Amino acid sequence: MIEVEIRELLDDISTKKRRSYSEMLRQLSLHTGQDQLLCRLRKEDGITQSQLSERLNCEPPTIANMVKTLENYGLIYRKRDLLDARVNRVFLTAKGHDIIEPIEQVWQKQQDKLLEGMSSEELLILKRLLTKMAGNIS
Amino acid sequence: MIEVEIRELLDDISTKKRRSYSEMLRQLSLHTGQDQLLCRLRKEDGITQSQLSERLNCEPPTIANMVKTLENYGLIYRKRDLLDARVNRVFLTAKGHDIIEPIEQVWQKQQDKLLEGMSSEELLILKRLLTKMAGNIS
DNA sequence: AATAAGTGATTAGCATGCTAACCATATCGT
DNA sequence: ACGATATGGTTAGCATGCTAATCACTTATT
Repeated sequence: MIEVEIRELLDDISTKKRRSYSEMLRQLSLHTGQDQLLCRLRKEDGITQSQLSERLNCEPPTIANMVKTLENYGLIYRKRDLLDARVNRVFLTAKGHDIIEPIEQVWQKQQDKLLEGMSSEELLILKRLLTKMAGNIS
Repeated sequence: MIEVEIRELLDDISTKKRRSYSEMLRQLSLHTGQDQLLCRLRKEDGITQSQLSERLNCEPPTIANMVKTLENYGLIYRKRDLLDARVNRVFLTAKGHDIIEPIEQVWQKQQDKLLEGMSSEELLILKRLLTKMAGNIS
């Protein structure tokens, strides 16, 4: 069954991608997932934790833990919102800003490797099919 | 850049797939990854831990922990190899066998959802492109 | 035969990621 | 104005998954 093969391929790609990412990120002293949070912050600095939770597709406690860890690393800092004392707003530190570019290089390297040898036509088809899958699973 | 979009789509699919799996597996009182180990065991009962580590693409300590947990759940058991007293051979218990089918139903459901609305031609192309990617990343 | 090198598995420690339960603050309804 | 409800975060506890260091047993080497 071709469907089974596709599922297995996707599983395979997911795990290999994760392993490969984590190996590269380790050289930046980061764990997988932290890169996503940091780069999201570069786009939306000062975002709240619950917004981060939506953006990164993970639960509030996960964000709370990650944010605490990254704060200890000195890559981000938190500030209580002035209007609503419940919310934490999260910001990149200077050190946090400095690590964004290396992260994006990792992403670039990864995606170059992954898509090596694909024609622009194949890329278009791939994008269309992946978009469909992403929509199906939502 | 289309390459960036494809990488983002893949990330998106990976996380959503993982979340969706874990939700379904929770109803079987399993965590993600455990399903892979159990079904691998159904195919190769009595396999060693280091072999499991290769098959599942994860490190020996990870397997050691998973195996310990699943043994506590009563789904698998270990037996020391007679010829080589270092190796553990891992087997499914009756309870372990019983959970295979529900797991495979979860996989089936997931893959049906993921590939919904795709023509057999699209499936063929998708398989080809994913195979290429899987090869690239290895 | 005794020691060195190699291999299978484990332990400790860290981080993501989850659920369930909880705390703190805001807002709504009466 | 006050009690109920909703919302943003946190804590505790579990599991996967990793590395580094270690233990246990085998196999080579001398």
